[in-house]
Amino acid sequence: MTRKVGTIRDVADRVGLSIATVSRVMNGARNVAPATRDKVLEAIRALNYLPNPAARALSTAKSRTVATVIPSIEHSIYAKFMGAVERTLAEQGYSLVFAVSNGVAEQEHAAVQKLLGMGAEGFILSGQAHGAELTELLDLRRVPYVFTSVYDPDSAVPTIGYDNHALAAEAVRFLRGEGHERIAVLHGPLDTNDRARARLAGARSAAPVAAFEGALDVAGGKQAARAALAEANRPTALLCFSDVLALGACFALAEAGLSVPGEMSVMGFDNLDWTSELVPPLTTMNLPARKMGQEAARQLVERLETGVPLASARFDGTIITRGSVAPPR
Amino acid sequence: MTRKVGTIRDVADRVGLSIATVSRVMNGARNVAPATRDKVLEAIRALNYLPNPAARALSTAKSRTVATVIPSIEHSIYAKFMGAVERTLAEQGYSLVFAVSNGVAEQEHAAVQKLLGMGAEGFILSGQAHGAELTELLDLRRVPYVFTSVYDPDSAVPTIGYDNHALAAEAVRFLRGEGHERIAVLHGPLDTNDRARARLAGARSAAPVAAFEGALDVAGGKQAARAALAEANRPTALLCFSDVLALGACFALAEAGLSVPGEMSVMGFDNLDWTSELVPPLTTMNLPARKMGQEAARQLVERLETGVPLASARFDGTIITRGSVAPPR
DNA sequence: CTGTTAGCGCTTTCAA
DNA sequence: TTGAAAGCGCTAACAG
Repeated sequence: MTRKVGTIRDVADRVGLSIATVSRVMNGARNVAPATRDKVLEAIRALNYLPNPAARALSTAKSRTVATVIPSIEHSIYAKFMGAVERTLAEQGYSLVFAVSNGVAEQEHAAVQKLLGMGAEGFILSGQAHGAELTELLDLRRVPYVFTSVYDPDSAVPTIGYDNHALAAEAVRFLRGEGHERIAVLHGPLDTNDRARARLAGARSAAPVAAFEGALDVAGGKQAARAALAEANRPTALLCFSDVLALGACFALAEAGLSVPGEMSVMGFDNLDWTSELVPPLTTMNLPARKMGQEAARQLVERLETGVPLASARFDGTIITRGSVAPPR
Repeated sequence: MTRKVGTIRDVADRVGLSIATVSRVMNGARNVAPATRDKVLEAIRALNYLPNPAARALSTAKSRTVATVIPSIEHSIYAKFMGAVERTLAEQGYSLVFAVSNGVAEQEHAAVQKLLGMGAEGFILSGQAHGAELTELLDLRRVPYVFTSVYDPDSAVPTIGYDNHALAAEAVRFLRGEGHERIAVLHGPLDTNDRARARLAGARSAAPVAAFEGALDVAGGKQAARAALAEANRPTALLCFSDVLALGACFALAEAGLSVPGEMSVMGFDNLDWTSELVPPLTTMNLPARKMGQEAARQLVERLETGVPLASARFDGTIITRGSVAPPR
């Protein structure tokens, strides 16, 4: 055992009051004489006292901690999202714990279990495809949770995100409106990502498109683009379901000596910061990831503090027209 | 109060044993009859029992939670690092809480305070420039912490990272070895980042270089590169202290119609995943961010579990020679 | 306005 | 091998 750190008792003793009074000033109760409050505050500062979080959590049954489980933290879109979640929680005095699932259900389940056993009071999950075990676990413990990156009014669980199906269809219609008849879709792994599946289905609902899968990174985009270029009836536009894939596609085109948008149009998804700096600047579907993160965090905190039920929220995507899409020659 | 969730008492009652026995099996003590253990385990499963983390933490004075405070989560290099930290902690049954400081001392201090009050048992901080208040706070509470991204054998606090000064000097020497006389350094904000300062000083220790500052993102790199190109005596090589800046520089060069490496060499730092996909592939200084994160997490856990003191560790950078650097014309 | 006291759920001696 | 009981540090009635 290392030497004990100051407790509420030490503060109380120092000012000759009871621990109840100290507790009151710690929690900002108003029924404390101003003079008393000041004395206590002063002692707290002097002793550098910080309440024991475990004791407090045990007593109040609250930890002021929210958990997020994401497929990957190395993909910018999640980092952006997480940043917003953290900021919003911090503003409200909450902390964020997180774990990554790699899109694998078992890993996600294990992560939730661990985070639950760590004291997380609410969960922010990615996508809406989760095993029944997972939701049962959360329901059983009465821990509120939301699904994000997805908006589905019919979901029993609140969803905060986009209508991926509709957005993808919109992107395809946009490209067709620009005159593209042959569109190739570049997407990430379908088996681990329901958003990718929804987008592909949405794209296909708008027009027949060829689809090429690649890992969700620049190398994956490059490889998928190469496959698309090798097709007999080469497409005139590449619709990438992630800006990262689009960057890879641009590199593949550069290697193939094809100009953008002259010989090939490229469109991305996400509107990551650097897309406006690309040469030519990337036309992409803006997805308000930060707003989404903020809303998820805000709602969860509100639910935790006041008990108001969580509600699904839809965020609109917007096509940002820049230079990488032009009518085909 | 919401209906109580199962406690150890419920499990004990169900099997007609004492809570002490249940506690023993929960903690894998060996002095429990196998038959008893099985009965308890079965009851635990049936009741879906999960121990209350706050109670456990209060009783053991351990939370199995480590905190990381980073300048930004949207910069890939930190995301990469955080991913490794999370993975390593998860393997050991620890959780990761984090907060972002934006490189601002006050924000960092507030974050540490919050995370401390949340129960974090150890801290991983970025860089080595931190206010005395910060370290005093941590020392006072006897919470172990390390500084990362930096290796300084003279530091009183354990540092786990690179010798930024030496690495930058090495990069400059490499460029000079390729024949470059006029080198421009592109770096991120110096005022909020001691690593950037160390690198710039290191570069200058090897040769006189012009320096251009930009925000630590693609747009910043582009803008800094433009400034470098506008110089009267245009440099022949751009040494970027981040791959992200290098990407921006490449975009600026593309806009200016300058070929890489024909008319301008570009070198990055970090060796982010996509750098090998760039056209031409980027020559860059590989920094083992994942290994560093792993080591920081590993050491902290070991320190927490066994009390062995933390030790500084140096990670070497390696120049990855690819196509973006060539002798000047 | 302040103090007393009974828990919160779990771990950990100490006995049996 | 098991149980009883004393805390861990704090909050929240309840008294005064």
